[in-house]
Amino acid sequence: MIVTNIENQELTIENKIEKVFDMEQCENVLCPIKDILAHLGDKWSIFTILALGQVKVARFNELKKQVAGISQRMLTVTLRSLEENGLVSRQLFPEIPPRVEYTLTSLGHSLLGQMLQLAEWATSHRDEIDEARKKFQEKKLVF
Amino acid sequence: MIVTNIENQELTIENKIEKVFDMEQCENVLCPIKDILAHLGDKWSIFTILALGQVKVARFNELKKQVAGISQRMLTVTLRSLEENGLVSRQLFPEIPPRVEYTLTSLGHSLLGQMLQLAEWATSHRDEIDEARKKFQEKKLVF
DNA sequence: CGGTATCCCGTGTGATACTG
DNA sequence: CAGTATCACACGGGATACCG
Repeated sequence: MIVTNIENQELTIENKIEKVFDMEQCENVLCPIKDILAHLGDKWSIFTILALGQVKVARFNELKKQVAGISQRMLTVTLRSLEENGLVSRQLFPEIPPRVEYTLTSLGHSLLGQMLQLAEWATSHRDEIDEARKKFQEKKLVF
Repeated sequence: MIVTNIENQELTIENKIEKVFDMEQCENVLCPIKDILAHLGDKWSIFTILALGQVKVARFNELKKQVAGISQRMLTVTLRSLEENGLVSRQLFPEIPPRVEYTLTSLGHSLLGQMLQLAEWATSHRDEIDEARKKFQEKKLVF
């Protein structure tokens, strides 16, 4: 029974892969996966989403402190991109001085869940990766 | 009861975020998440892993066909990086003509699961993202 | 405060040619 | 077949200065 379960799971993985590759066959940039991953895969998007997941609501400069290391320019660019893709909502209060508040949309919050899983994977397999790197370096030294 | 469940889940997410941000406080590149995501976040790594998940074992040029669009150079670079991080194993057969076989390691297979979830997320939220983009374009046209 | 505009450099990546 | 080497170049992204 257990074996059957494993086999079933393997089949599911295979099916998922097939689906992914079916979608990928579109040649141009319209391929959704390529496209979406290209937008959300860069580190600034990831960290901005994580930051907004933590503080819920943030103004521009608050966010800039949170993300730590990001330049003003890249924060602007990243936020625009996230807004364009419906992950972040931007609310402007026409006061003086101007105030702008950023929050995650429900879609953004949904993506946050994925990001967290990836982050969890990264941390939980950190040691294995470190070890693999050391082995690789040793191999290189042999030659 | 349902409300309690949701609250508990929210708390878990918050806790996860805190953990992630705790780890992120290291300033240099050694921060595991930044580091690992930087290596595995780029599209060629993702597609190569997906391809290897599909074909299980592949030689260099087979893989090149599978990934579709990748240059010889980038496939080499990507495979070296994946090998260095313990996700892909490379077996060289010293024949003439030479033969090299690439497969996913168990670590790579584990990451494949994550990739698939991300891909699934991307496809299942494709419409929402498209709609958000259209709205954003309309907004821009107003000004 | 919350941007935009401009400049500029380093790196990532494709194309091409060569090798064991 | 499975790469390496080299060049060329677009683009990401930092620094700086200015605007509403």
